Amino acid sequence: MQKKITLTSDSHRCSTCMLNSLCLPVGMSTVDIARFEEVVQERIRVPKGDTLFNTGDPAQAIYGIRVGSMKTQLEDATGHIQVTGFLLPGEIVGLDGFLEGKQLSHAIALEDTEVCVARVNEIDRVIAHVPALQHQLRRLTSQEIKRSQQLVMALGVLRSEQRLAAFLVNMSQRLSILGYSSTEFILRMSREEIGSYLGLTLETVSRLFSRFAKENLIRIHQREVQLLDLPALRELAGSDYG
Amino acid sequence: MQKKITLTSDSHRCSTCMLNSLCLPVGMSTVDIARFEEVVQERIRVPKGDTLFNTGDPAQAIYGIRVGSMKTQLEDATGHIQVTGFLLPGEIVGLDGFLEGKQLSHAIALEDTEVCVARVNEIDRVIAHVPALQHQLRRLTSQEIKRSQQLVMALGVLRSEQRLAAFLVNMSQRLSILGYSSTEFILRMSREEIGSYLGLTLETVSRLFSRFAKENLIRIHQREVQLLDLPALRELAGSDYG
DNA sequence: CGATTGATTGACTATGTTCAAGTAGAGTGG
DNA sequence: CCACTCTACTTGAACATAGTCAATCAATCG
Repeated sequence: MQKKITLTSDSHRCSTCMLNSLCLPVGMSTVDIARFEEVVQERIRVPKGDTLFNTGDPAQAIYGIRVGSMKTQLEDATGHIQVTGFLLPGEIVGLDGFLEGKQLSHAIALEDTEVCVARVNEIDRVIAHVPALQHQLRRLTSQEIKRSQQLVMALGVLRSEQRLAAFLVNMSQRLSILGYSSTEFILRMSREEIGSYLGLTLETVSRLFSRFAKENLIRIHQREVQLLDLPALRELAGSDYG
Repeated sequence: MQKKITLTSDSHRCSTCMLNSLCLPVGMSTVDIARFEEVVQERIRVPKGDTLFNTGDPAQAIYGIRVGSMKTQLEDATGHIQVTGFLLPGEIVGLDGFLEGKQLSHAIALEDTEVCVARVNEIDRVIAHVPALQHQLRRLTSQEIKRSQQLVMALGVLRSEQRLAAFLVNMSQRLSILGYSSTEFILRMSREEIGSYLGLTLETVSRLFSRFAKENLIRIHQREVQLLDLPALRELAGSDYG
């Protein structure tokens, strides 16, 4: 589960990456991106099911997902697992540990995944010359806090059906930003993982999917979802959370 | 609810404050504290029930609680409220908004409270000269993320009794750091606020308190609590979360 | 001292969990 | 290519937990 394949070939650069308008370089000038590129000197392939890092690992880098998807999760003393997020291409993993140098969560690949590595000491080296990077890191960290707070809100005040609707709406929105369909996509995570994320059992998730389907809100077959009534789902979720 | 009384008298300084070993200056040298003191040029009195700031307010400062206590809460579009934390003297409010300049949550005084104001632009001015401050802010922000993740964990995987036990153990631990009794204290928040924090109704909180009392884990009368069996409470909470 | 707010307790209900059985797909080896 | 296996998912029935509604009580504040 620790198998990571490091690719030091730097044939791919941020400046030519399709995701550069979504990933860490978002909003940076061409010059800044060129400077930032020096920071990203390697990529790592993480096969499906493998961990990129575990809680307590020294946080030497933050990772931008290039292809694939990951989950982050917490584990308590009694072994209970709480999934805290699902990460898509262009999104950054490892931000929660970055500030103090120790990873707070586990990061595990949901499918064969490739991440770009931005080492902390490299970041520190160029950050003085690239103010946009400083700004970017602040923004992303803030977003990370916001994301966590939204999850607290969902777990604290929403009923199960609302949580699942919020989850679907959120996935839809993020996938559409990536250029994928906002109404038809494949879930890369299991019912159990969705349940863990939403504080529900896998059975409840499964039942809710079936019920949504019966109510013509969605069509679902295994991990293929089709959102038939996005407005209704939004309404259910409470219009935030998405 | 917006009444804030600003005290510009600087008769009280961090260097002579009893909380300086717990508050923002924690771990700073005498010299650094002296430099940092310049940042804190005012204090604000927030009467019980008043807000220090609301979601969306420009985050011009972070606030260290001098006396009293506060709660932070989120509110969604439908008016649902989720309490995200209870803050005690020496703890910092406003960190979640600090990174992006907009407050993410509301901060409301649970009792008559006084906070020290560290303005963001003042912080930016001295931060280059006080490396310990930079480090401190990172540490505190990281702690804020950790706190939020712990709440997610509690809401996601713990049963109601475990959540309440975790809450009591956590309060106990933080109060003992402040030099108060770890086994006898007064809750500054209502049953409803505890419920909102833990994702429960006020009735459930009340019933659980009664049950804990019947099981001789605690003694409780209104807001006065006495923890009779801290180890058992820890055990219930699952030994983390405290 | 009455009024108001906060807390407790009870009865009933709903929501989601648990346990269990069964099904469908994906991958594997003969 | 087909049977076999494993895993993920679905569905049902019984149960438990926590929520809702309502009445009562206690404490605090004008």
